[in-house]
Amino acid sequence: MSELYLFDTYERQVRQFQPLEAGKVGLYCCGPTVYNYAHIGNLRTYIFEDLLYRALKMNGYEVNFVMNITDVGHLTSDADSGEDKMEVGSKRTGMTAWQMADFYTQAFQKDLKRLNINFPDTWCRATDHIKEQIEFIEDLEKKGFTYQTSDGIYFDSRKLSSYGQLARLDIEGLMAGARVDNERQHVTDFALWKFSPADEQRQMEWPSPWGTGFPGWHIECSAMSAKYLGDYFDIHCGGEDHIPIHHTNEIAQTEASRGTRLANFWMHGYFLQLDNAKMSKSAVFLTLDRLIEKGIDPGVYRYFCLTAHYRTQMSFTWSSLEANGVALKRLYQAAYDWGAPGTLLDEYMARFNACINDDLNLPRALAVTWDLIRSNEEPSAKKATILAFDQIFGLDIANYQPQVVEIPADIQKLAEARAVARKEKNWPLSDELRDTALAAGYIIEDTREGWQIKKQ
RNA sequence: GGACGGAUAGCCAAGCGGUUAGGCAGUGGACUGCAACUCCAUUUAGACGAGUUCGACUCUCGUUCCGUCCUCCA
Repeated sequence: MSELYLFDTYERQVRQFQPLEAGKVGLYCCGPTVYNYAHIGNLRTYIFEDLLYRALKMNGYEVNFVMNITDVGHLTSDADSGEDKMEVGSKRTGMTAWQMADFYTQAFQKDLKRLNINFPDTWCRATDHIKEQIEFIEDLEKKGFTYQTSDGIYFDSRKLSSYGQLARLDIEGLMAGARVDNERQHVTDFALWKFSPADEQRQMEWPSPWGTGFPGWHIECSAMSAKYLGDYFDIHCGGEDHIPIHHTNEIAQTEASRGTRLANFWMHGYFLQLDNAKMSKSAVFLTLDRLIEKGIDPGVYRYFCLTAHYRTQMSFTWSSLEANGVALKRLYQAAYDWGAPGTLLDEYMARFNACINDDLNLPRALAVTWDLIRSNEEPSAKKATILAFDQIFGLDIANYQPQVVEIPADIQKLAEARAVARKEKNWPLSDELRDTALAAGYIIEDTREGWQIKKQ
């Protein structure tokens, strides 16, 4: 087995992965803010994280996988102004913020299941960890990294010389165009705790040493990852949009409080683009449900994501999705036709592992797979090998069954009549019968053994 | 306006300083009464302009465009 190499955003290079503790990996992935359905762009990131999880397992690591659910405190603007997304979503849906969080958490988990994405070992909700977050802020306060304004407790980013290293932020550049809005002292300062408005009862608020309110968005990840994985763990993942703000601030908090940069590796999934724009800003908000309504199997979307490297922005088009649906169907059918699995093909396994361990190069791994499909190896060996590949792909190749269609009696009769016509070499009648069946939605095909009927 | 990334054939999308990525579509062929399915083969690249090099899709610089984040204006 080749060594595992992964791209680390912090170092901006591919590095050999070495666990902090032999044989074990602590993995933290930023989960959803549950105020709406996940769109397929969000889901691409979770597929990437699942591939990483599977690759770590393939390399023999015991993985402790933690994912948070942000159910409070994520403002509509990342500049720590604007309304809480949860409160906004609550007004939109008519549910309470608590009901809505539960509703969208379940919708999210259903999407993960349908995409064959492994669940984390630990789910952690921000609202279940208010105490930990308050303690974290208290520690930052004690160490002199906070200041208070009329609307909350803020992190003083100037106290940290390394601030912004992850994103290679140019602080001077940011300052040049900085908006002096509230009492925030510096562009890169951010809220740790926000006070409830004096004239308003929020649905989600808690007492704290500084007054009633709710935690800032970034503190939950520092506090909860520390609780479940420790102050310095192996890998932290999220979407590329988290690099400049969210992850930068998580690192700042943890460096200030614990003196570590939180994670050894920082990995980011890149956006799915729709019409050359980030999906969430597009007029079209595509969910997995929408794909299913259009007759597209969730597995097709998963396969579609495998065709691009996780670190490149990928263009979504219906035609490319459908093209990959055709490819996946051929892959499934080929594997199905190979029958029972036999012995692994070492050469293909080695090539496959090399692709996966080269920073999760799934497109290359698929190329190896198509080599395997077109090769002249023993079917049983090919089957065993592709099933091993599927430990990473997660396409559930083992359970694929060709679609069994109920053939109506009249269609059966058409096919039988056509067989007779063909025997008599009555081609016009034969073609007419086939066309009639086609008009009813059934395709009659000739095989060596006779005819077979497929649904259109 | 700033920082950070990107630009590959009809579409999606990889690796690589010289030697086939892959998939889908298309084209040619085998099979078929004709098709379909399947199989075999195969055309079309590297945003633009310079530079480095024996050789650049790959490295450097500039330009244009796209994305993310920040900001400004409206």
